[in-house]
Amino acid sequence: MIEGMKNNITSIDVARLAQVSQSAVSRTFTPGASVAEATRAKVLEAALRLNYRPNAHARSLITGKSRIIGLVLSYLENLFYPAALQRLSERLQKDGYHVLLFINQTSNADDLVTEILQYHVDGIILAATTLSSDLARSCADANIPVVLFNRVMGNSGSNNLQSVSSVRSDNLAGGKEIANFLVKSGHKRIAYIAGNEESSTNLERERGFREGLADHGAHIWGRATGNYEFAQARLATLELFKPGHEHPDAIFVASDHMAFSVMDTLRYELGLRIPEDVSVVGFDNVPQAEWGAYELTTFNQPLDEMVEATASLLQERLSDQEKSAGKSIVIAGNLIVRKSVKIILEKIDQKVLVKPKLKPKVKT
Amino acid sequence: MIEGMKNNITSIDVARLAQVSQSAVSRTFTPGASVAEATRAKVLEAALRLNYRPNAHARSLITGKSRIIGLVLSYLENLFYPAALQRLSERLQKDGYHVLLFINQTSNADDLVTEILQYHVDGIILAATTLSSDLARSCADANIPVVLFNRVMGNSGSNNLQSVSSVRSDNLAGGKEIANFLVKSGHKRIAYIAGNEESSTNLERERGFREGLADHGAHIWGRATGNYEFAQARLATLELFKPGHEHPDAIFVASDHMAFSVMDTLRYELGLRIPEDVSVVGFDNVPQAEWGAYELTTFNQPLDEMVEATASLLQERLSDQEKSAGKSIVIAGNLIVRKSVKIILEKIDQKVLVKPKLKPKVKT
DNA sequence: CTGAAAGCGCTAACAC
DNA sequence: GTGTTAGCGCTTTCAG
Repeated sequence: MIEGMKNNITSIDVARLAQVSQSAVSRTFTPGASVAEATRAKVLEAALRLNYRPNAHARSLITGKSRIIGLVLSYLENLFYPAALQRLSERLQKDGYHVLLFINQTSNADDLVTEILQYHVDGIILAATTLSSDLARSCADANIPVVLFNRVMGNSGSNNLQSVSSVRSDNLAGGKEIANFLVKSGHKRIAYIAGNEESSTNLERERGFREGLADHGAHIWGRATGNYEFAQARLATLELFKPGHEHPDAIFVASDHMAFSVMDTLRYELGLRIPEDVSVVGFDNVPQAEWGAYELTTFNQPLDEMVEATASLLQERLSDQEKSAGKSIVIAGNLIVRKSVKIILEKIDQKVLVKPKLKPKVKT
Repeated sequence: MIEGMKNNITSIDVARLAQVSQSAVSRTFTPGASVAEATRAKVLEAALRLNYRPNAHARSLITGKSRIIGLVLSYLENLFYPAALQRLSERLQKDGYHVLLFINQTSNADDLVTEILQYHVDGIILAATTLSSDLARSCADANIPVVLFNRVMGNSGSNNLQSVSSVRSDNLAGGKEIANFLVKSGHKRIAYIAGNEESSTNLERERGFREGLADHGAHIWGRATGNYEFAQARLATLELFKPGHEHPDAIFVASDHMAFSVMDTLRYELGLRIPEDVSVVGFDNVPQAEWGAYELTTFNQPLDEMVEATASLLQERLSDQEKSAGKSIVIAGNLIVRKSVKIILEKIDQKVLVKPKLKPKVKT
């Protein structure tokens, strides 16, 4: 039997076995430190024999860096977040960072801050739908870089928050493009199902949508709120489709996750066909959006680019505290057209659009 | 302006301000330590003024406990895992633990171990589909409690692995119950779409399924493998429904996640109706299973109980290293009947079932 | 109940 | 390139 006892091998043990000083061991495990190849080899061999790994806590105590990033999330049922989580974690791991996870459904901001700060994380990524501003401020006060993922700072406590950075997709342009698409494809009674009313994502998407509609002299025909949750989106749909009233011919739903709920409600509770009776557009482009059951037309948030931007931003902030503080990165998205929107061609030519000059295609 | 400088307040600073010793500060922040109420109050006030929080790394260095649990996951697109992650994290947080996340798609076992072990986590939860045995052994060697979530140890390296605990639902019984249900509801050509062939979940589910079928003198009519992935499940379906051949009248799919893919393929590529033309049963009971588009009959893995069991097990192991080492907890699940299975009543009486004595219901 | 002193495992200066 | 020394911030004996 190999001795299975407490495996508390320290750098001193390794040093002893390798017949070098403790510092030599340390340097061997510090990328970029200067050790002779021979020394390094001796250390490595001893370390291997003893099954030694440096103690990250001791290291972080002296260096002041933990190589841990705190990641705050709240609602994982919307696949956008697991997907982001996975990519973020992998990207950070590549840089030698690890993710300490905080799921924040119930707990309040103050407790969370206390917990996060104890671990002296090097940075924080906030992807929680709520409570951004409180938490963000506390962290900024504690002088640790915070980057908001998929949201921006509210205007509630905008005192010393210039330091908080953010990465998000172009929600405004997205809302606009969707409005444009819906009008051009001939829809007349266009409704909006909102996400969380206070969230920056919802605010921006709705504003863009309104502006896009206005560009065509149109406006939101009906509106209900789903608060980014599945069950509430169903209720919102029912509200918009009260029996005996005229109903929307298109709905822009503020997230794919809610859009699925809306589509299910439309089809299986209200007996409506998509897109023949109602068109539906989502936002996010989560994996499910292309599933056969939905084929949802939606605005793609380019996750990889958002993750990359987040990681780089964090990196910058980590190396130079002041430099990119408060930087706000907006990633362009793009409309993904699938089958959940009806294209009413005849209407396009007759009413909505300025008649385009028909360029006859010449075959070569 | 408040001074936004490096906020490195230590217990010494607090001690000084509160006019007590450093130990007094420490004791104030150590649950269950003996401090006079007056001292405690002074310390707390000073701490508040200075915005002090104990440094978790320093603490863990001396106590030997990090209050961090390493959680290893691999495939978040299957909602079962985000859901588990969320509950696990919340449950652990309640006990004062935090989750250090390791997403393991690409990286190999050894690297992962090295990384995890550096943080001297107090325990590890392995919910990754692959690589269990390697990783589990390394950790067991390093003497840190490992609990397998939703899987058990393979028999590959069963040397000193008695120490690895596991929590899972009763996959065997689940497979059996599904077989029984499918046969009794009158299906004749019952197929199986497998998950990852090496995973314990797949092995157990399939074995239970076979046994259940055998109880009725039936057997698996067709089989293909989807490896727990969405795209592969589609391919598996296509394979099972080659044109020109007779096709299954029921499919048991080893996970809900794959079942959605199967249903989409059946409906939108093959033009078949569910359950009229084919019945589909899944496994897991993820949130999507009850969505209107699927209404999937499936075997429920009771997540909350599994999480609770995992947390308690970990707790036990943490307090008494030897006690519950190697304990394996199996949680009973239950079949959730929705609309994806056709009940062919006439067949039940005529062929499959031993004709039951009809107990006429007496109305009182 | 409280304080002084020692030390967890490591890295960063500093001399050599 | 290498070893010696000091000390990161905390908890924990041990006296008092």
